[in-house]
Amino acid sequence: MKNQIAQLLNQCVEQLKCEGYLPPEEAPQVRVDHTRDKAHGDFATNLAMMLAKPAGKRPREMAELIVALLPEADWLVKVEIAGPGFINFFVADDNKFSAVPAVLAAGEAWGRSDVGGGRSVLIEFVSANPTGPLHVGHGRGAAYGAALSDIMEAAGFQVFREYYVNDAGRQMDILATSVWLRYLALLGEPIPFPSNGYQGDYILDIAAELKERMGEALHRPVAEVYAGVPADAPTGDKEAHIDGLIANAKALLSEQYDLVHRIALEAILSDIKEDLAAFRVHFDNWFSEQSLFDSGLVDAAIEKLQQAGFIYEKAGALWFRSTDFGDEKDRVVVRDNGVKTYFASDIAYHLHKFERGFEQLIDIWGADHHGYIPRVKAAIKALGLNDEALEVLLVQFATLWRGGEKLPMSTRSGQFVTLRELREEVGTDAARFFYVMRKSEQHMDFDLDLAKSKSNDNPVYYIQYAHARIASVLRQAEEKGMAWARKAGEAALARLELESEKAIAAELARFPELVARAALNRAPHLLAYYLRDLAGLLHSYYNSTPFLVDDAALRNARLTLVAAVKQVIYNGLRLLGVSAPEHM
RNA sequence: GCGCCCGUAGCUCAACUGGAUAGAGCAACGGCCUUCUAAGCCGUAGGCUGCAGGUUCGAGUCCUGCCGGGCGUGCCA
Repeated sequence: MKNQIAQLLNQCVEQLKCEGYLPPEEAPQVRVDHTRDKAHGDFATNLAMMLAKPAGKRPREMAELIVALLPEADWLVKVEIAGPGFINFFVADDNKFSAVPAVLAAGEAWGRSDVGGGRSVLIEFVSANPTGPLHVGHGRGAAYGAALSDIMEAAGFQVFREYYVNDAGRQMDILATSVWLRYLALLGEPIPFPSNGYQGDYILDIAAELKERMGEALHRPVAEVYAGVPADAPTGDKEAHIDGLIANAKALLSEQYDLVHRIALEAILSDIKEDLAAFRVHFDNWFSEQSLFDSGLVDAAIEKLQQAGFIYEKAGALWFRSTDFGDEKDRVVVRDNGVKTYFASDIAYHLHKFERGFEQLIDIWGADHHGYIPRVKAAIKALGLNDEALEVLLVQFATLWRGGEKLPMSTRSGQFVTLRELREEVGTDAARFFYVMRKSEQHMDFDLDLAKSKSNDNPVYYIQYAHARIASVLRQAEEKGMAWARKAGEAALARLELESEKAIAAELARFPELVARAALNRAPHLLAYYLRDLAGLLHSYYNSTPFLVDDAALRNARLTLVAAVKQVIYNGLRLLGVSAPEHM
């Protein structure tokens, strides 16, 4: 309907050009909006105000001109000029319910569109280091990335979901060494645990698994483990301390070190995978950072930059001249000790993403990484690629609240709330919904008490309840021998005359464009708000109007309308990763 | 210091990318269960959109400058 009006307006614009009111090169973006106020009809356009200047006319004059040229359409009952120059369109009642049969015919496909034009897009998200369980900070990125992926897919993008596994580098060495030290402690060695090691209980679990599998095979005397290792904090340097321990672990275990490394990685990675699966977050690919080193892609990327003349040596390190591309300072890619930085593998990773042929790349990062964007974009430009194809979306942290108090969070100490704990406390539905309820770039307060509460305060239950209520009505209808007859209902839609019914139908019609907007704006929260509104309309309708009336035509018309609402709520919740229960 | 994000009702947040009288939900107050699920509905109240300028037919939205909060500013990841 909206598009049809836009078409009529486009014809007007052409006509205006022919008649010389408008310069031929004028190509206005014709926009038709849903009206907020019913007094303004069903749709409105600001076209006249936009054309007033190029045409050299006053907006209202312009509007009159447009209305005069507007082609006739039998489904338009009234077109009027209002306010400063808006043109308001009133749609015939018969056409207000046209979306209802369309929803039912499309079923789960209602809401899909092709605004994405089949563009292939790689969405990388979560990508938490596999050094411990996911915590609630990762949860928001997971919920946001998963919802955005599904929404973009529904809007006609070809989406590929990827998790970048940082399975190379020093952090992994710290992990492996932490596990090994705990293992030695389990064998009775007196181990003073390093302050910079990973302290969480999960390390103990992995150490126990290691002991189970390897017995005493990895046992080394504690004196050798600590031989020549600099003192730990507070008297010494905790970084030097852990590096010393890592070096000793590698020397003492030799090839067995890789085994510890691998067991630790696998244990944590499989835990993360299970965790995300239970959170209904799925990936098409888990991309290993180590594989970039193994296949020589990191060296190749540095080599390319070198050939392009953007690498120089200073103080024994190799630097990338990112300042040539707007970064604040140049960045090290190979340290003076020969170790490649995380940034180096990230350059290779992004280069590889381009080489895989994606038309568009989306990275979803925690907001604390925002300073990283300029250097990655700089590298892409330096490699001769289009940095605008990469879009970095930042997700702000969520602060958890319980009992009116902020929950403290510190990662290293091991005192953090895990995603698993959150899921167990509030459930996947509430967690998924709460995470995407807010704009991603907005700091958010996550109220655990509210998420848990099975009350009208809780928007998740409010929406799910609307769905369950409709399911219940349809069951009741059947029990009373008034089973919903879809064909009869669709044929009788003209019997629906209430404003509440028209409002609901208009809301259903809006769903596909809303999904499209959420996709283009990378804004799943729009969907959350939409569903809340739709559920509100349904509850209000339910309370004011009986559905199971004796008049069979009217009854079926109403059941048809609410069945369509049920479908849209289901589709919407599904895009957000929330279930739509039949009973509550 | 510099860079990025944010500032909207008492609280948590929207506002279709510049449109008409800035909207919801909590919390507050007043109503509605012999009727399809009260996990619901109806109503009342609540605003100088941080402040000051600017751009134009029109600004919460765009530009500048302040004020306030968060994050970043490593040869860490």
